Amino acid sequence: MDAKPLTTREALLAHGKRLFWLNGYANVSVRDITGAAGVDGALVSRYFGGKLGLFKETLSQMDTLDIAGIPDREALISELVRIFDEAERSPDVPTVITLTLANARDPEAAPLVKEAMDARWQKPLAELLGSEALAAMVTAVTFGMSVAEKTLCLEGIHRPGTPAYRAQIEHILRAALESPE
Amino acid sequence: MDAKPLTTREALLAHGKRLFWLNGYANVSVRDITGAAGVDGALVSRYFGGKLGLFKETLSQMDTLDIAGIPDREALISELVRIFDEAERSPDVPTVITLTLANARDPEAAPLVKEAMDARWQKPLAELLGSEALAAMVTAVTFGMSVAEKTLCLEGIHRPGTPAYRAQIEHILRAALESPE
DNA sequence: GTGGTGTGTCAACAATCGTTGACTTGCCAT
DNA sequence: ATGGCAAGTCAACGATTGTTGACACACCAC
Repeated sequence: MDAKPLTTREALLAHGKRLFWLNGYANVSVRDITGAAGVDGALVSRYFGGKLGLFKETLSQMDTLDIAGIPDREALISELVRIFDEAERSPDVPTVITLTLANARDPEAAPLVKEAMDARWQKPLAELLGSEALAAMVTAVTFGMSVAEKTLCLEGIHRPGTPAYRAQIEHILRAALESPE
Repeated sequence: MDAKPLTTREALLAHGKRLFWLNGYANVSVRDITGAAGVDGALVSRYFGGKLGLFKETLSQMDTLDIAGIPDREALISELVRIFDEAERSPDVPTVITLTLANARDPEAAPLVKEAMDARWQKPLAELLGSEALAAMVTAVTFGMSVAEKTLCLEGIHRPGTPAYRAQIEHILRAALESPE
């Protein structure tokens, strides 16, 4: 379906994003990326100035919340449930959540991720909710559910895509939005 | 204060636990550990059969819940709030949470962590609550709050140790315990 | 004394890492 | 045709990784 006459630079960016965001900066080598892209191993330094340069470039592809399209909190809950449910269903898709968890403790990557997360996700969410405290709690439960389901594979979390899973997510999201300030 | 006539093996185990659990398996080299312990770099392979062997050994030091000492759910909430609040206050203490987050995506360490977490934390918690679903939700919000506070440093999360922080934790923990099964 | 065992030291191994410089190739403007 | 520029290839670099084998030393049983 998708035509793929990507430039070398685009291919490196795509595979770099996928591998970095899923497996973590330290666990991915430059040769992993260039190998997946089918190009020479020297081209990462060529195009992006090095491994870290490519990683920084992938961060600019971080999803942002479309604030304008969300009228009220009830719509926000629906939207978050939908986004989150879809993201969790397929384990091979890099998301903001996998990016953060995979690089949470990396000495080089973590500061960059934290900065990008704050500017491109947390700030819009806080603006949407009119509260940094509520935005923080929403992010907390979102990440927590992802860790429980994808990282720890807890049996108590229902399978993503099912109504029972959506009920769990929606319940805890609603509770987060009713947190004490 | 603390006398420190540790054996070499004990010293390697202690520094290995601290570094592995805080920084992640991939981000810690054998020489980091032996250097911190002040011993020769070859002794990790000597005593533990290799880097991975030492890591496995540290997993046996994972905290477990003292089920016998907790009479009801209200006491559980208090205990979880207390444990969690204390753990969050000092960033340099390795905990179950830092261990999991630091090794969430490591191809070698993650399976071992997942297995140990399930046997030594999740199972006791589920038994205590009489529900895998509730135990999973409790773990989810616990980890989520830790990510929000320690990894992302969200301003909306209050400082650990304050009453406002304990209120946030207690509120979301209570909500997790009222999740739909 | 003698042999053995446990403990630690040292140098070096092969493998992998990110990166670099020299080189070839192809294309376009002149 | 020719000069120049961008794109890609290739081999190699120094650094770091985990691991190993040979060796030195201390201690204890016999």
